[in-house]
Amino acid sequence: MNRPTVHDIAKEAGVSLATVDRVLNARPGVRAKTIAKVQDAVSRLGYVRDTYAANLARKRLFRFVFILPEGPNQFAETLKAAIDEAYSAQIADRTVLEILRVPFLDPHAIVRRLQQLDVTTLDGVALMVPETPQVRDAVARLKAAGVAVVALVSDLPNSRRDHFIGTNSVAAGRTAGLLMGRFAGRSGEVLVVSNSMRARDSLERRLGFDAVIAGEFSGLKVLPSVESFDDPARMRAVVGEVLARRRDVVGVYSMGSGNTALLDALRESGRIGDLVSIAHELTPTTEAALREGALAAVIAQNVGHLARSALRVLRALCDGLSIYEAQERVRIEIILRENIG
Amino acid sequence: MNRPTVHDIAKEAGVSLATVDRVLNARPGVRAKTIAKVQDAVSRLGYVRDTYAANLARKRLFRFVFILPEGPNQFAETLKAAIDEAYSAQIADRTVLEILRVPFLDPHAIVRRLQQLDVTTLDGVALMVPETPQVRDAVARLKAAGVAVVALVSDLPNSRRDHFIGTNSVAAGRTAGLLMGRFAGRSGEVLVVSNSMRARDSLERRLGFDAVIAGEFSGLKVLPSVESFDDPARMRAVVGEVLARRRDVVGVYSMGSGNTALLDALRESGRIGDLVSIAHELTPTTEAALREGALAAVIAQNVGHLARSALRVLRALCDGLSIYEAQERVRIEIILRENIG
DNA sequence: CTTGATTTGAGGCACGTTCCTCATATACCA
DNA sequence: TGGTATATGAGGAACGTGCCTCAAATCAAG
Repeated sequence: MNRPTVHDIAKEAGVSLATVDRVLNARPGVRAKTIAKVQDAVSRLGYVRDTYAANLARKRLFRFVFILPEGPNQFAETLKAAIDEAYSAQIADRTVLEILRVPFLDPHAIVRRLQQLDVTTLDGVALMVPETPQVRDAVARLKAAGVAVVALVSDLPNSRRDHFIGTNSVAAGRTAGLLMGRFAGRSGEVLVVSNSMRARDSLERRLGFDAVIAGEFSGLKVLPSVESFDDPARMRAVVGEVLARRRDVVGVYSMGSGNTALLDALRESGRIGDLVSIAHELTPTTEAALREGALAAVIAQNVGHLARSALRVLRALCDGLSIYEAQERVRIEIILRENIG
Repeated sequence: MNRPTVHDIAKEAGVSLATVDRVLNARPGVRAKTIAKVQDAVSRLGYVRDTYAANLARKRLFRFVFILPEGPNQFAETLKAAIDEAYSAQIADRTVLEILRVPFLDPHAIVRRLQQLDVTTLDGVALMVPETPQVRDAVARLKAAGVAVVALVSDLPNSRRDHFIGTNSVAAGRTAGLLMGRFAGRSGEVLVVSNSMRARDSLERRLGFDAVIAGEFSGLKVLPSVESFDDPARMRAVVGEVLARRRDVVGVYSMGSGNTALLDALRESGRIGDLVSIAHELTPTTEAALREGALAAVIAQNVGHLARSALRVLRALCDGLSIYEAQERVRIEIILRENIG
């Protein structure tokens, strides 16, 4: 009736508890034939290890480190808050968590920080950093030391990370493109702004955005990306200039952060009512802009979900459990004024 | 360093383990002064009970029952599948789960089914049923017997349910209205179809939809709701007739289930390309329609999330834990062709 | 058959909690 | 002051698992 326990397995297999334990935990000193007997009993009874009891017995403590970009990045702040909240809500118990901030655009600083980690006491790392060869090496080193590694928000597809937690940027860009096309509803130009097209995410979003606009909204012409290089003043100046000069612009697509400066420029242009503006990530700035009508839509990933997923996936990796994909899939959310929160 | 245990509390408070236990579990036989001493130690050390160890010691088993509508309801099927999946993924361990189906529109049958439940062994119930006085009474009876009750998908606001797991229907309707207005982009009529306007959800969605259209899209005129009363043939016939007769219709809003028949009617009308069609809930039918372009958007609640939330909330209620609101809030999702899944 | 190595069993303690029992201490009341 | 009710302590068993030791059984090879 109830869940079978190791005792039931021992009885069913006709061996002792100690032997069952040796088999379940892959400890040496068991004949192949005996291993088979035990595994047989396990599958016959449908035994599943009680992970909580196991961790209790082992009085295991997990040490996780999250690496997030530092600097004036509202999304990172929002994500950090979500991680803190998920942590204190005991999404993963028996866990100590540390959040480190690194300069996003300095691969060497990132790697230096990763090397300072004490891998002997470390169980898992979640990384939100751009993929560079240095980072790939650092991930390989962590993996070699037996540390679980997940990429957060921005994937590290060519590294040895165990898992990626985030959305497909191409699909997110396509979604933005579809919304832009349908919301604009007329011909004209679309201004695309980003911090830096060097980031993989921006590239992929642009790819998806362009594909949909080109394929389905031939009346729209997407202008070359305007880059701000994380400089608010520059963002404001360049966008203001373009909007003043080009009267055919009907939409603005912001692929990265720096939305505060962008929105300032939009307001100054006096064309908010005419323009369809779409940005990524829900932050205090973008949320206020949605309510005010300055942004028509925000394409977002739920930061709370990202945080909880990262914690759960790291735990599952450490516990050797399988990952519940359906729960961990991060969806591309479309936020309009009416469905905030 | 590590989490404090009951032993630490006992030491800190200068009392015995037994007394700490009595205080923590609100058992009688402790002087007020001693209770205060213990609670003081608890807050000083920041003790939090290890729920798993507690349930382990208590060898507790939870019995939950889910009540879902029976009959040809694709959303209910999808939800049931999600519940089965969440259950087998051990979202809530030490739990036995039963899913019962009841005729959605027969309050007496629903109540009869609820009364058959053995409340002595039952720990929690999740209900997806329309609110009627009979249901309210049945909920009160369950609560009186100490059973945790959550309303699922459709709220029972005037009952004594502990929690509601689902979305705000008015906000969902407003979201649909905003999308309809922006996607249509021109003047005309909007056809609204539903199974039955008697259901609270349909009423509320309509309320939100109308408010947004009236307030912001004055070029659109919303027609009176067409009701199908769960009869696919009727749905197909009525919609077909309206679309043939009224050439000004630019959008169709489907508030409830029965989308298969609706989509058939749309296809037959030959006006799919012209019309902006919006429906609720992601099912095999609506998903296929999105891909095909027959539906412009689907307003959905994630069934996997609903299922997991219901299980987690019921467990939290039984364990006497606080509910992690941020995780349990069900979002109004907007699904377009590009962000399915 | 002996020797030595390998495999297995039996048992115990630990983890953090619950929930007993039994004995003792303290407070209250007459 | 004694008697009684109430409060508290000490300790133990249990939950499912991990991990250890020690001894016994089994096996392979000479």
